[in-house]
Amino acid sequence: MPNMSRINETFEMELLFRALADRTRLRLLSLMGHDELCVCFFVEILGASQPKISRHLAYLRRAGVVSARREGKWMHYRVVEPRDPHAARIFREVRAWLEEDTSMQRDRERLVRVCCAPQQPVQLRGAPRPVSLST
Amino acid sequence: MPNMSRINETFEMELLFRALADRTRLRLLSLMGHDELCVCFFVEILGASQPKISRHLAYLRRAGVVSARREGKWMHYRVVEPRDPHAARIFREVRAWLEEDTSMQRDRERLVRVCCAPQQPVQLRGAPRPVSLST
DNA sequence: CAGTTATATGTGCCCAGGCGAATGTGACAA
DNA sequence: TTGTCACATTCGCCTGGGCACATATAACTG
Repeated sequence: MPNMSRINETFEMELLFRALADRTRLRLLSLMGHDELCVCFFVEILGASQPKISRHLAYLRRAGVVSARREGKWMHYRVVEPRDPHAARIFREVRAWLEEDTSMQRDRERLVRVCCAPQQPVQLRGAPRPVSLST
Repeated sequence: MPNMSRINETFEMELLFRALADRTRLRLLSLMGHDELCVCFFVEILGASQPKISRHLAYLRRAGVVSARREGKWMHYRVVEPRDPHAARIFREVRAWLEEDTSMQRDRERLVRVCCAPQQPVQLRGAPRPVSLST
């Protein structure tokens, strides 16, 4: 996200809430948790098409809520806390809410199951596992 | 807002964030503050058309963040805190953010100026002033 | 180099929802 | 009853953004 320090505050609010106003994007944020995650996992866990996942990740990136890092063929996404203190508090509260939501919990359980399974599904062979689950 | 206690939690999140994802609606919430306000004041302060204001108020009402009360010809709107504790915390944080936003402050200053003026603008003659400003 | 893999982006379709303009409705007044 | 006032709703138009499907691109592999 390019410099938005001098964009209207109100606009930043709108931008944040628009980013949060979609179920798929909330699920993505919930899966990222406090750890970066590779795109192929989102696709696997949400059971959605890869273009759909990519587009929502791009949306989150434009909104400044997420950052991306390339590692070879793989792209890793992670949550970025807003610099504005109010936005940051709201954001933390949202993440806490997501952690309590049962449907979000199911997503995360499936992520753990997939990552810790003795052998990955075909689509995930060789994919870099999230750090917090790579025991 | 009718009973939504048994609607999916995630859906409630989406609903809340959609309601907050519009500048006009944020301005309306900011103007209400902790006090109910009559529609004609919104129209006067925001300088927008009356149908536009009404439509956004209806949207906020459908989203359950605002309630309406009729008093003769006048409709009063007030903010309603969400019952969900997470939603409520987010909502309080949003309102704190709005209080600090300079463009929102300008709106509120204009509201005070209009309400305390020796004589109201033509459109507001006889309109019930907000309680907190009716000295 | 070509081929494969992982991801991003373009295209077309469709719907929510923004807007202004016009019209409907409920409450009061004469 | 008719009028007026305060507000709500409808209509038509247009854009943002959701989706599926197809295609482009970047990085590795032989």
